[in-house]
Amino acid sequence: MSDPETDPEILLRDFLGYHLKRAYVTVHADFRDIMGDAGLSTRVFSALAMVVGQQGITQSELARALGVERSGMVALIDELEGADLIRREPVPGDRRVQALQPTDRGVARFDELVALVRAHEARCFAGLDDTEKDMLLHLLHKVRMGGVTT
Amino acid sequence: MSDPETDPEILLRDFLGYHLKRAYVTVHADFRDIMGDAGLSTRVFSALAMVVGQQGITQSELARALGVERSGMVALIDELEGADLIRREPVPGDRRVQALQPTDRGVARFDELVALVRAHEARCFAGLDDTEKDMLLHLLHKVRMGGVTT
DNA sequence: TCGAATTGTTTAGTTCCATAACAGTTACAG
DNA sequence: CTGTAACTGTTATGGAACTAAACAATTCGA
Repeated sequence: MSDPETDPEILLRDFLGYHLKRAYVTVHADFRDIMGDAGLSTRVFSALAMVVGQQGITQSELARALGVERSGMVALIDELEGADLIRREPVPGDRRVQALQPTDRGVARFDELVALVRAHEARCFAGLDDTEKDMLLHLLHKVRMGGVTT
Repeated sequence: MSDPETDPEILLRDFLGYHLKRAYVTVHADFRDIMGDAGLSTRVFSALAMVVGQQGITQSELARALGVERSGMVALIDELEGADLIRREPVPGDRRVQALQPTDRGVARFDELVALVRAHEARCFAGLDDTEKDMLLHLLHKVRMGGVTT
């Protein structure tokens, strides 16, 4: 089993949640490092990806998709709009909502960022072969979906 | 594959890091819910587990083991000491360090908490069978260790 | 038509964490 | 020995990533 002299995580190692957090922190730190020059956080990148992937999505829809509060989206969208990567557009039928559209610059920038993120992921998950990566992704997805029946 | 109409996460779903974060947030939220009554955060629980598992560990060693800064440990240890779950003890040979020992109350409390956390994990990972849980734990451990060669 | 619900927004606050500096202590090179 | 480097716990400060509550404008629905 485990030798208390060499492994300090005697009791903690049995908890999946602990390993999940440590892995997340490790990967997130590397993301911050690689994106430091670009100045984009994970949330901002995720939001940009979502807008590029589903053009015309509203802020509320985006918040729901990303699992954060509406109020938290404002500063995030402000940042992306300030960088001229996306823009808010009024929607003819409903004057409450604003559809989010990526600018040409936003789409181009997103492609560059994807290359950076792919390199980051390649490095973070270098210890896993393709089969293991697929398995990990599948299991993580299952964990997220298992709790809440959308 | 994916239908853009039904799956808004068109571009994001290919990134392991995104799924890792979402799964972490989901599990962490459930942890907060179940431990809300006890009033202990994940970090405090982890620290208590570590002290119980390796009695006499110093604050610096604990910080290294948990992957946080020394300065961040102080308030955390204060909280545990204030709740009479652990105590700081001087070490004969070295007047700089303080060995952390769990109190009897701390050990008893930890056992109660472990039961809570096991229930929490059972619920969060209910969608996975035992083989999948083992696989997930193994993969997450590999991710954390792959990046940094300690 | 009038109350309920939704949208984007602001404000305020929480939590978790890092960075930098510090005084006290120990280790070590010369 | 001695002076310097390194390490310990600690404080102060601040930032990042949220959440909760309230708000006006708008739309929906009975």
